[in-house]
Amino acid sequence: MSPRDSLSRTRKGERTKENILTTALELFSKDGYEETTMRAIAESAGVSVGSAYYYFPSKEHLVQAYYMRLVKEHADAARELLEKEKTLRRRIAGVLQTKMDTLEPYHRFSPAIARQGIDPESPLNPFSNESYEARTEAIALWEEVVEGARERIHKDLRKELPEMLWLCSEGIVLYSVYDRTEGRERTRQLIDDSADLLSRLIKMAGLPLIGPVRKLVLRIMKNAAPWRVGPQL
Amino acid sequence: MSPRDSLSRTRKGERTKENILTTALELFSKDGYEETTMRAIAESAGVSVGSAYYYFPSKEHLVQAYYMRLVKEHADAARELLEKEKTLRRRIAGVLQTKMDTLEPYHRFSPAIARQGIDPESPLNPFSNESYEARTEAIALWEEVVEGARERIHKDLRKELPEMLWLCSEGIVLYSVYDRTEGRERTRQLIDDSADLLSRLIKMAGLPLIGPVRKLVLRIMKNAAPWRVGPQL
DNA sequence: GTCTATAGCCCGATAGAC
DNA sequence: GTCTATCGGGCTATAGAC
Repeated sequence: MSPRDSLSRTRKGERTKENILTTALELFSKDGYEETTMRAIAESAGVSVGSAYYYFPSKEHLVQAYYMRLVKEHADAARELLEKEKTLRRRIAGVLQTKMDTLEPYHRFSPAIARQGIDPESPLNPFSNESYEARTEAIALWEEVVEGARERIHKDLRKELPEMLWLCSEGIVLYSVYDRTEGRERTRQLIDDSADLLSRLIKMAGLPLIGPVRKLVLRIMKNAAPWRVGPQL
Repeated sequence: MSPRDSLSRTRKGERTKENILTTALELFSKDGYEETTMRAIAESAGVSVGSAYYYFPSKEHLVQAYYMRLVKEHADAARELLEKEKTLRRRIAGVLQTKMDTLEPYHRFSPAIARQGIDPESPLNPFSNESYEARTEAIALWEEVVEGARERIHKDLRKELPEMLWLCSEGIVLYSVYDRTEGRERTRQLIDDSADLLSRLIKMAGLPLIGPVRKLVLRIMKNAAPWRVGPQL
């Protein structure tokens, strides 16, 4: 078999895989996750059930593939925004708002994603070993948020801040799952208020009276962060 | 049919139901939730599959019944503790530690509970309409925590504080699902540190410079609390 | 009217032929 | 790499026992 043949085989496989994923996402957002059967996905995509399972070992893997796609999409959108905004408050709010933009088209089945993400054994869990790469990239993004901000930040805090902001962002994403308002309006309000609050707190962290509280917060972060404590958690 | 007959019938039904639930919980914690089949539960309990489904409309309902049992158990244990402790810090920590005690025996399948609890449609979701009663009772418990504490608390904050503490407690319970340390040691550490931090912040909320931040926090709480905003969220 | 048993549907997942 | 056939398990319909 010539290299060219094997290449076009691979290409064909990728197209088939892409086709199955796209079809699945359409059906998920049209009918919901539970309601969409693997048989329906396969039929709609014009392949057999066996083929669908050849590319995606389980129905959950379809959701995972979609999620990984989103992480990259969001990083691009967020970095574009960070070029323009320089205040901490606007940078925090902006990154979170672009996250909402990215998630919006598939809000219909976000509960299915959340259900998987909450399971400690699932690769979709934001704290899992399998998510290491996605998590690192996401935290790096928050590092840029902090680095590029014009505000002065207390140096002890500066080191931990990206992970703390990432954790907050995970919380807000979780909140948005429950948000049934048009265009995630309520979550967007929460984002603006939270960015206001967070930027104030970060600036306050340098004040002399705040020392003990700051130390305590950093201590909690250090002891409790599950994604750093290794296999036992 | 005499009333006595119908009473003993009902009794028998209750015993059967209890028997099925107990058997299910044993199997869940021995083999895990996913691994335990309804057929196995029915066989172990000495009833038919149909009978099991007569008492529990779905496998998830078994988990729900167990959860409701825990809520009551915890309220009793917590109130006993509140008799003894009078400082805010110890009251917060104590209520959370008793919560851990209550959850401990079934930690093995807590991920299965979390998966259901995270789903906006599930009655187990802490913010759902079906959870209204359990939620109200849980918030009432936190109200006792605040009321019975010897510390002075700023009056604007005092009104919102029980719900805020309840929300924090939900977060800590979620954290404990991921905690694989012996006896939830890491979560218990987090609880002690969090109680320290929270009691400090609550006391600080009265300081003059903190005014704008306090107002902002209360605003966020008011706008974002999903369990109060009615059917649209 | 309260409870139990059986047979079988549906769908996620797998085995194995080609 | 794709297919068909089949399995396992959650769940249901329904017929009856008491």
